[in-house]
Amino acid sequence: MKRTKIAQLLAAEGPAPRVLVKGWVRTRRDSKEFSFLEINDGSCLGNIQAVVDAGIPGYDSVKEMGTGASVAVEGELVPSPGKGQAWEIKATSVALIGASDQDTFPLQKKRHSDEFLRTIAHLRPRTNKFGALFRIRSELALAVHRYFQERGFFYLHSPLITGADCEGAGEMLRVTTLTPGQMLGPEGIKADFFGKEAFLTVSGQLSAEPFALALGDVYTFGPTFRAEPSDTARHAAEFWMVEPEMAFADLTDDMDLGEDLLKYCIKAVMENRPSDLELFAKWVDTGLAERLDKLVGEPFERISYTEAIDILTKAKKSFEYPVGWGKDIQTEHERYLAEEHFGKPVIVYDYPKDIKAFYMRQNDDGKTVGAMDVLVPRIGEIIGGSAREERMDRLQARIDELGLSCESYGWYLDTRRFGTAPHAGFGLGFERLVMLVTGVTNIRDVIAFPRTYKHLEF
RNA sequence: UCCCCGGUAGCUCAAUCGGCAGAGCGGGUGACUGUUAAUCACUAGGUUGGGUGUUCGAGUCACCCCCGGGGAGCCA
Repeated sequence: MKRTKIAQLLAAEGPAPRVLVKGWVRTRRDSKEFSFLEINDGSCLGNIQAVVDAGIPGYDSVKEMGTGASVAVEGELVPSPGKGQAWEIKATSVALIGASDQDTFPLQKKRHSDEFLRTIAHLRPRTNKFGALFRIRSELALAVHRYFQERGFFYLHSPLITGADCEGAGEMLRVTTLTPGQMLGPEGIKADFFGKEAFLTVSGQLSAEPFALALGDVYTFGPTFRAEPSDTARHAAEFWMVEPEMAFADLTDDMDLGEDLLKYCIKAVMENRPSDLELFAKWVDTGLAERLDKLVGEPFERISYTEAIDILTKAKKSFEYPVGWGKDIQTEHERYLAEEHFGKPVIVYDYPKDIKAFYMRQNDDGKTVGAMDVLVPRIGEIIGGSAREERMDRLQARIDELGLSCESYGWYLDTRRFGTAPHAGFGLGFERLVMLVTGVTNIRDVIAFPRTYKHLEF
């Protein structure tokens, strides 16, 4: 007999004479003549209650069906006479699949701290909160793909291993087959697998640009690696990034896409995983529901970098870091803009060229480039993007100006040499999107097995 | 890497001025009950993160180290 998922049973519209459920026991309550088993199979937040009468096949092992044990229950789906659930299973037989030693099983029926659950990352998806979180994460990933596919974007698999040490987006993790001793040997790096230095990618953008200039609209969605020694609640060494790239598009198109994508993804979770989302609105972040409503319901604020500096200068608030045209907008400034001044997402655009990357399109004022950052309350920067400099002479001049005479730019420049076109794109931190939607404040709690500075467990 | 806070039972925490190391939950045993964070009784459970020092006496004070959390920098 095929098992039925609990999500399906809880949504039942009528009784069923014979069902089979397999899952993990969340709690058991015993009477003299029968036991209640509450079972979760991960298909949804809810559990199904099974009533196990003494004497049915398998009842002998019911004492071993403690919290965490895996079991199979066969029986009749009937309306529950008790309070708290619409349906329950009147078991005709039960079977213990895998026992769970009650002395040592770390998960209890009560609430655990996030810090403790991080130390048992292999078991935390069995909790309500993390089960809900990873169902939402899956829904968000699906929403990203659906969004782009519905709009004619092609999904590009950009390489994870790169030989270019000039992607310029941060410190890179080295990929090698050499032992430390071999690396110091006579052949040096030439003896390595690729015969040259190799790294894990920090961005798929340089791959996406040539494909946008061929397929029109493309996006990458995959893991990204940064070796920054960042030790914060918002950084991981391995994270996922969504990077769309559009041909014949300018900065306004880029901002429109970013705003629309975020709204689409949030709506998808609201519509498709309402009960999982409700858990976060109730227990994790009481302001979540209101904030998400506002996020999808109102247009994002859009201001130029110059206007942002103006607002920050006039702000009746003392900042730790000085505000001034030409200086970077610090985390405290981002938070002030998104949380206090506007109280909603803000897109800041047209940044000074000196604080942004070489490939960003130079504006006519000679001072700024067509860059844009989407700043959201509580998270800060969630999207960073730009119009790309498509004019060969301007791009070459900027590369020379910054002294980036890297050989590897040759093929990149070819895209400007042959049939260049205006194009734009951005990077969306996928974990930050999960955090935004759930209200979870630590990136380690939205990644199955997080990899962070000095931490590589599981 | 810097600043701040913390580390006591399996988990969450308490312990006054430096003076006998505790509670709730969880576990085990039993009772009771269409129960549902069940309830009641009994019970087991500790190198107070590690080290050094001060002291008659250290969970408590000092120093070093380890680990966790929050914030900053960098960024997504």
